[in-house]
Amino acid sequence: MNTERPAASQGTAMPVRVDAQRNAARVLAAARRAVASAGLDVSYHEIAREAGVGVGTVYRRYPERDQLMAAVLSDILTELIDTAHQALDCDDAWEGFSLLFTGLALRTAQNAGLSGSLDQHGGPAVAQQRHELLDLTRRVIERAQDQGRLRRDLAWQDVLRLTGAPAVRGCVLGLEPDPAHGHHLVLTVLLDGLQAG
Amino acid sequence: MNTERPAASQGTAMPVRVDAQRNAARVLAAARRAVASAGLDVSYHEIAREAGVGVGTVYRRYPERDQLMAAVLSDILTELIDTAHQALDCDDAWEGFSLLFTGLALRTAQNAGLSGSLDQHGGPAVAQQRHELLDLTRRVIERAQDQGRLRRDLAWQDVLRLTGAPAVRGCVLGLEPDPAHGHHLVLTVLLDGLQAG
DNA sequence: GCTGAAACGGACAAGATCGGTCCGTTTGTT
DNA sequence: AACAAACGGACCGATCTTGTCCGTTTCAGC
Repeated sequence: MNTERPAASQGTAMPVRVDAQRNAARVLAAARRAVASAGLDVSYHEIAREAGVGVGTVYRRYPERDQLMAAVLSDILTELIDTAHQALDCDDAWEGFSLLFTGLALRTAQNAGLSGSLDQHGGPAVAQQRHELLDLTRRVIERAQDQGRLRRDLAWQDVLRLTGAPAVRGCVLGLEPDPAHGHHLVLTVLLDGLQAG
Repeated sequence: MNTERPAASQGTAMPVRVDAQRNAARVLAAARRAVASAGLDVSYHEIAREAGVGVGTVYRRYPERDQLMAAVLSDILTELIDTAHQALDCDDAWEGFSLLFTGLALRTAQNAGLSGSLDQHGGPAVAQQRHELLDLTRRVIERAQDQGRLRRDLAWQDVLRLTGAPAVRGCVLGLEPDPAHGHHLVLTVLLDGLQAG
């Protein structure tokens, strides 16, 4: 995501050698994929396999597990904060709301494993990002409510909670599993249920 | 659930000795709890610990893992089929629908681990139960649609799929995790979104 | 009660997987 | 060419899982 040179641009310092940079990017991407599919306690071996590098490389880059998780979470939060800004830029409050809601639902679905773990892992930097995104989200929701487009009988925290719903894995009765379809389905009905009027 | 004597009442034959019966019940109950909280691949040891019996007892009762899973699934399906019959007995189609929908959502949430696995595991007996429940569900949904209480722009399979949504684990942003609250929340909004008119 | 058989429990062997280290080899830089 | 940085993966000990086996307990019929 971020491939600049400067020594301490993010929480994680970028290495100097080009192959090191390439591998750093690979590891982070692999970690995101791995965390998404296998939860927060994926093994380092699994991540290394996914990234196509040796375990040593992963351990060298992230000696502490928390550092890795912080990097992953930060990466996701950055994307979402961007979406939130786009949402606030929309003239139409409902449009902005559904944009952000969709974005949150999508990330939640993709990273079903890490829900609720934001608080524990990640240092103050991640906490700061989280706080920023929470604030933006609150504003997007309340604006839609103020304009009478979003039902007012729910606190903004509860609306936020609903973003977890589309992360459907299936139902007790099975059916042919089609996550994407299910995701879209829930999103549609949920937004219908949320609209004011 | 079923503690009768006959040798081959269900897929699983009931043992003769009273302690054996007691343990059989314990193991099944423990298996349900364990599968609910730890997914389909709980270890036999875990189930035994949960049941308060030795591993040997579990292995003796269910030499094949599939047999155990079939028993668990059958147990759940039995409860749901019962609910479905209650739903059809309701005079009010919407009341019946929301009863069954809630029941399905609850089981899905409680057994989030086993979604979609109904097809693979469980022999023809379970398949039969599944088919029966599917049929009942279809009737409940279509009756509500026919009476103009449930939106018609969704196929009954899709409505069924939605029962997976309330099984919220959390969202990317964390918040204080409160599954029960989230579950109720999604259910409410979803039912609002599903009502016709 | 007594006795035989059924059921029990948990120690145990074998294998998989995990976290984490270490060192011989490769690769980039100057 | 030469040096250092980065790499990869074999390897170790610990943990967890599957599945078996056998000495002990518990039930049922007499």
